[in-house]
Amino acid sequence: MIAQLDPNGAEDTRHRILRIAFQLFHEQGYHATGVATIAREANVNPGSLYHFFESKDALLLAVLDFALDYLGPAVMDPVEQATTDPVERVFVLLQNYRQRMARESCRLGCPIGNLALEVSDGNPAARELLHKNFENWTGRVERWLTAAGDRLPRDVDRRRLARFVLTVMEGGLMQSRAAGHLGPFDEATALLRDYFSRVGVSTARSRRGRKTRHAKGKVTKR
Amino acid sequence: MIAQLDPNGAEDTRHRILRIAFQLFHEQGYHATGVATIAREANVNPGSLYHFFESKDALLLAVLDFALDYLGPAVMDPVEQATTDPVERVFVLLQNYRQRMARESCRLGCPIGNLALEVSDGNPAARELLHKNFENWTGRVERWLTAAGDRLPRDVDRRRLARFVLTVMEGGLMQSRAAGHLGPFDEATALLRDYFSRVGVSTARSRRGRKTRHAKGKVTKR
DNA sequence: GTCTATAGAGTGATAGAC
DNA sequence: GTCTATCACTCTATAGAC
Repeated sequence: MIAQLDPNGAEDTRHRILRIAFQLFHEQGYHATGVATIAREANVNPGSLYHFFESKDALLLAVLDFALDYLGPAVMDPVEQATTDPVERVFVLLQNYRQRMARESCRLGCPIGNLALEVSDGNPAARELLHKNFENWTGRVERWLTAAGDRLPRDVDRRRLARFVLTVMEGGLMQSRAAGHLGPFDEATALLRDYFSRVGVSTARSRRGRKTRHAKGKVTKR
Repeated sequence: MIAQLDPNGAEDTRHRILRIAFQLFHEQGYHATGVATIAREANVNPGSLYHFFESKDALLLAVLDFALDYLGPAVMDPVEQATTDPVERVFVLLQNYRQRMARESCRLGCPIGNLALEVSDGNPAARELLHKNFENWTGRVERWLTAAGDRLPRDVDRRRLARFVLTVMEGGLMQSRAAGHLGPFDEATALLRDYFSRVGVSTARSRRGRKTRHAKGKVTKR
């Protein structure tokens, strides 16, 4: 990654454009965000923007590349600092997404997921980078699950389970945005936790000695 | 629903616009699709389009309303004709989505899901209709699960499980579009089936006497 | 209801001085 | 690298004859 701070700690212009573009694409989508708006919000002139990126399309690719580096410091590292329990990290991660959604009144959702549905079809290079972002995300979760060792049954495929976590999260975020409340997301994460339990993942909860009958508050009625 | 066919079986102009707009929004997204394109594809003049819909925004709402009626005949009814087994209907439904994705080389995805992520935030009326579309979908699946009677443990919340089916499907479609292949979608549906099995849903498979250890080819390694 | 024509704003992108 | 100015085009939406 190219340096983004000069010796005085000021942010690189190119980096500032990327950060703002990433944010605006997240808030408004790719097609709904004009180049002029990005330039204005980033305090640069349109001409300067086109000095760094030869087209809006090229900017999108750079943003998706930027997102690859953004994930760790902004999303995953805080989770690892919040808890050392590798299984619980999965659910702290989901709760952090929940907090963000709550803060935004169920708007925005996942920046990568949004772009995946908006620009994948007509843009192979973007599609590839979106895929890498997802793999980046699931790779990190997979490492947690692997670190959990024998707390997962040996025959559980860690990678598949990690991808399933992403599947459930994206599906839950989508429905919560349409619903306008966090109910669907909470339901989805509850059923995911139930699945973990039934698969035989020993969670912090179950290790605290609580009797797990898989059931309460998950797929089963209360 | 307003009549869409005249006595000669010709399609109503308004209905044709809605059908074409629904298709184009699905293929290209809302913002990427121009009103002029919709008019051209529907063989009407822009002026005529604005005779029926006072704005592009109003057209979107009408399309989302159109989708509510579209779901049954185009998506759900064929599933009910394909199998009478209420549990298997869930997985036939998922396989039908899979077939559509395969036919389109992992493009397009779910028309409602795409719009949910693109237009929910800035358009409360659209958000409400998108939510209704999801509820429409899950309501139908819930009816199947309810019809399955005691093949599901009594304490399983049918509605929650139906929403989870949608969650997994949307998450799987999203990742398959980014990946460019059906692997993620197939994985997601396999893990969903595994969850059904572990929850204690008796499927056509398990009723055929196959020994279910939940495991093979699902979350567990082969 | 349908047609042609076009307004007025906004779009992505470029030129060329500094 | 940054600035101003602007091009060529597309966008949504409208006017008004038929």
